[in-house]
Amino acid sequence: MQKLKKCNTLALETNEPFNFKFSVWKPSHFPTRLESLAGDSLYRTIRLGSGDAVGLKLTALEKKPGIKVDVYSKKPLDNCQLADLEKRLRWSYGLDESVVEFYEKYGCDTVLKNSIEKLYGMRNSCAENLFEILCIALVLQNTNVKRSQTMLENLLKNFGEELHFDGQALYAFFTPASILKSDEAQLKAECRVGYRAKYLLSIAGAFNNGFNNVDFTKLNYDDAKNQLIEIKGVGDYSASIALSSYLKDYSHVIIDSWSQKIFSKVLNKNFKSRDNVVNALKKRWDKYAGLAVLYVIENLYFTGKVNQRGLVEQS
DNA sequence: AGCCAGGACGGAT
DNA sequence: ATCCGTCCTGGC
Repeated sequence: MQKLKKCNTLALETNEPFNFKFSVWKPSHFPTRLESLAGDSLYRTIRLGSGDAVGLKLTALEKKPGIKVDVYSKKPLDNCQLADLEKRLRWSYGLDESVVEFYEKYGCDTVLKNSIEKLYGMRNSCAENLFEILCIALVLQNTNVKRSQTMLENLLKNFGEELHFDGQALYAFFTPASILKSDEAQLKAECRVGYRAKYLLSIAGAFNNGFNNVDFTKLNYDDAKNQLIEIKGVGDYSASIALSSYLKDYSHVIIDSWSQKIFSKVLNKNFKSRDNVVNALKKRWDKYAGLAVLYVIENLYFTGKVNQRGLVEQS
């Protein structure tokens, strides 16, 4: 366990409109001890490029749209580390993006209108790196949310790094190296991940072996995806999720069996395949389809209209 | 008491 | 190319 103290503060400004809460916290994400929403603050952990884990306390900037970041670490970060962290967080929380054009185009769309009003100023966000997203996608495979949550919890307890700061007890994500110190039998027995154990090892192996040196932001979508699919345990769905989250590309829509059900209900159509859903969404929202999906889903979760089976309740 | 869930793989067609 | 059985586990 690491005790961290507040060493640095960053002020990250952005453009209007900006919704702090829904930009740093997403209702649809199952709770993990990677982050915690407490009052007006969002605490979370993050690994710097160096691999060092830090704790963050995010609050809304006063007077200006943006995020105030208190950085908790063992010792103060140097200017280079701070610059990297600032760049990373601006990217993670979409601070250099804008939702204005999206609102202008689709603010009156009958399906989006309500979601945009409720979540006004929300940006897409993803604080995890590629390795971390792929691990989350892995525990989502072939199971229900509750069990995904348990699996990730077990993995964090066994292989994550416990961080204590500002009264919070959170975990930094486990690293490829920490997973590789384990083996299939231990992962199954202690983390209850079943057949996913060998896939977790292969993902960790890939990221311990050069994938960290690949700059996926410099590859085109298809090339990047083909590289990810080479990893055993990463299929089309996981690779797409990872890339769209990581590259923040809203023109790609990823539909799984859960969002297929949701959009069948929302658009009042009985979609027979995921491709049918994707085509309908692209036709309706074009290059903003990914963002539109985010708004619809987050609003349904926030208003409690999605049940445990991923179905939209009648309203 | 089974059945099946927010995919991926490998082998068969 | 597309289809299908199988993979762990524990909620429901």
